[in-house]
Amino acid sequence: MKKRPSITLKALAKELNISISTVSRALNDHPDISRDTKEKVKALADKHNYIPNLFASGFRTNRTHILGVIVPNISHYFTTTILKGILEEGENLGYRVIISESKNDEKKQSEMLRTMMQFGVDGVLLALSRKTKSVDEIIKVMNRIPMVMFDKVSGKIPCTQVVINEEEAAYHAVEHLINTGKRRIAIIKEVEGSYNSQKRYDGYLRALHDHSIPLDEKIILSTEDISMSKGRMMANILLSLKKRPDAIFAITDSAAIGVIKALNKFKVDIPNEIAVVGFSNSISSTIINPSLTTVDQPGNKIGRTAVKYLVDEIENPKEDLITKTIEVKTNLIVRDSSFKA
Amino acid sequence: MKKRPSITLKALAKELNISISTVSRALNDHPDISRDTKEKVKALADKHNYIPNLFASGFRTNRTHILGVIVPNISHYFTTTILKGILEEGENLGYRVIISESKNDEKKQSEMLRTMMQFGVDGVLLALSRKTKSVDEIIKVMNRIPMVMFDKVSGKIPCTQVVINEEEAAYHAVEHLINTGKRRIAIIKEVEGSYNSQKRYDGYLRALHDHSIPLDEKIILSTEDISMSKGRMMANILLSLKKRPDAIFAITDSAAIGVIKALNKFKVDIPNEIAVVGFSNSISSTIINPSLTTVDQPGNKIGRTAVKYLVDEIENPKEDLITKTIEVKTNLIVRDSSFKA
DNA sequence: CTGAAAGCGCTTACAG
DNA sequence: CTGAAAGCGCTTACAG
Repeated sequence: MKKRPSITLKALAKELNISISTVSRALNDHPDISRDTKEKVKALADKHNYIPNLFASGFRTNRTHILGVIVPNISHYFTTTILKGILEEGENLGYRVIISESKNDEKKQSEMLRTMMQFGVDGVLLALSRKTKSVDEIIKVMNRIPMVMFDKVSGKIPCTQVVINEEEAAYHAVEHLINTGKRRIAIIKEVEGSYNSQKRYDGYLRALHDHSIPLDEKIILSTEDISMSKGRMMANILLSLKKRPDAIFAITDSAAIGVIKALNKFKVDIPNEIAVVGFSNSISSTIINPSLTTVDQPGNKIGRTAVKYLVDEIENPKEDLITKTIEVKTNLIVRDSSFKA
Repeated sequence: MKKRPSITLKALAKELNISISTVSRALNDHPDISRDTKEKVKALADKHNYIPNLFASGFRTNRTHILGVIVPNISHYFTTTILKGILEEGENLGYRVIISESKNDEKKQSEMLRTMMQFGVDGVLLALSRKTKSVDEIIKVMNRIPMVMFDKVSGKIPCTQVVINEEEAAYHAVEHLINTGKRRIAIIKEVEGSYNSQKRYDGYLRALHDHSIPLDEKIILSTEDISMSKGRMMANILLSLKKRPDAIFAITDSAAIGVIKALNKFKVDIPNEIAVVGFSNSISSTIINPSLTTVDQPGNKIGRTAVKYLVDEIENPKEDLITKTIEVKTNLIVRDSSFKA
């Protein structure tokens, strides 16, 4: 089917024998226009199913009412909950959303940023691709257009950033293990300190320190591209130690699930011999047996918050850069992998 | 940060002391322009980091190079794989993608369709919301703009539809159970025949028929809003029968996982006593124990295919409606829930 | 309360 | 090979 042009202001004006200006004002409820005219115009617009061409008006006013979102991977459940929040709040505030996937590819990310600008988005929401080395390109974009970062952020970029309280969340998770009597708590983290991994590790360190538990490098494991299979591998390493840990904190659910699978295979009693805690509250955390204790991240709220700040910057522009970090609270969900009633 | 206007053709033209027309043509590699001029223009454009305003050109040419996508729920893993395919192929063909969620709400779906038109998308990709009663609104949109449906489709809408071979996939799944010696095969389906549920049920019926297995209404269960907890409930019903089934085919993975959880609870031997087969190859199907035999749906391919057909309709418009159904092949993934080596 | 006119940034038929 | 001009559909300062 061919694209058919919608009816225009001009056509409406002609049919009513009034000017285009008046029609435009009537539809926008301009106070100058008489009630009578407004009613007539609106009735006709309805009759013809008039749909304003937002690009014509956006083009005129330099506003498209489109927000651009770039995320590393659209398939991660946590990401989809953020996207839901973004879509909802965007809709509330009258914005549409263009979504792109950077696939953790820095070059792609830059290209997308560029294309977003081409499409004249009014603002950009960005979750950084893994291993983003250079933030120059991003800062260039930011100098032209409002931007808010979320989840995967970087201290090197001066803009509003919406994150969860990573460090505190990890702290609570580890403290929970300590409270159930665990003392030899292993951690599985990412080798190259991404913002998230680093913060969670910080929380781990602080929790141990506050409870006077000595560090043991042997049970601090790092891996690249943390995943279920890596979790499995790490668990095997931990099981082969002379002094096994009595708990394992994996900084992602997928790694934690790999750990549980490995422990199940070797018939390790979870949580009595070894407890397991993950991070994300992914769907799988309720599917695995035993169910996984994990940190619930309120993705929806993160998305909504990010949109609110972005739209505020769009609609109330300041000359200065705003550097502000908003921390959204998480919640530890205790399940069978760490505590059995 | 304020939105800053990009440099325009006019500015480039002024700096080079040539006309806007020439600059435009040079950048678009128009054959009329001399190599010399082209080089000069492009160099300057690069230097100023010129980004064409796609809305100005799109507005001019009545093309925005934006595709609109509407899906019931962005969080379903299968949906995200389709979206990935859509984003990838869209990008390949030079289109951006606006995504909306209908949340299975028919009214919302109509609104979104309208807003998409307002934003001047060049075409729409639609997965129907559950229980869409009236297709009038959709057909209205379709008369103005190219549209392709995918996954959740309806025979009542005359447009290109990209689906999986639902009926055949279900047929193979059930046949697999028969081949492993099962004879009393239960099915858990949706009560109100959505397109997908109906087709899968048809496959089930045909497989039983082809292998001369009599139908038994007692083990044909229907439920509304099929889900994990519904799967559990249905399994409990099946377990309470005097003549238990020896296999259960659930038309979604989530229901199948509910079934496995229920069977595990009652220590039923899977697959020897009762085998289980699902549909979707969701991530959870490898997390659950025993791992779930299921139908892999190539979401990426569905997404790419839908985009290809849509863009073809956009770029080579026909006056007539095209009604064509493309069936993408699925693949049965045999795991421990139906067959142990 | 209403209208005529300029202009947003681009493309393109027409003219030379 | 290049330019002047019209026009895409809308908004809005200006004039009345």
